[in-house]
Amino acid sequence: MNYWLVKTEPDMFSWTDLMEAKNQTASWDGVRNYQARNFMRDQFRLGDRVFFYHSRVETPGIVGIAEVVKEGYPDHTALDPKSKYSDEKSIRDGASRWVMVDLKAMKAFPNPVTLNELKNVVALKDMLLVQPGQRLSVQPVSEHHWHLICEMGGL
DNA sequence: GCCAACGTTGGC
DNA sequence: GCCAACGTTGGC
Repeated sequence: MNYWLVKTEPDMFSWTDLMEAKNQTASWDGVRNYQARNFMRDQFRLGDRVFFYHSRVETPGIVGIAEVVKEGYPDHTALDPKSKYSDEKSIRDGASRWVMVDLKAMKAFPNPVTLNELKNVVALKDMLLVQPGQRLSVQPVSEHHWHLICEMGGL
């Protein structure tokens, strides 16, 4: 089983949105970064666990855990001219070059783990998220870091 | 295939 | 809202 972290802007899509979705499941679309896409396309597997991270808020941090319930498939929003995720090159090709997955909410953290807390844990100093300038919206998380952060979050 | 210009991300 | 860091684009 693999562990991941995905960043979301709650204004666009929040943990609450995922919890309130049918079957607590939603597709993870609109990712427009090749490295992030490649992770989803090549390495996301059914049952993988995902940290759900809120960015661009007053207190950024991890708020819950989700599960991959559908592996990578074409992100059709790239082909929709009206979508804010539309992508000219995909439209020109007649095929989406982007990938989405479906996520299901598993557990909210009783104590959401803030970015600030993560930065202050020596054992997490190698975690991608806390590296300066790190902007990747889909990141692998080591098993060790995963368990440590779950404890911090009260799970 | 270099690299300057431009756009985006995301913490603060 | 600012702006540093980073990714992408496109002319050459």
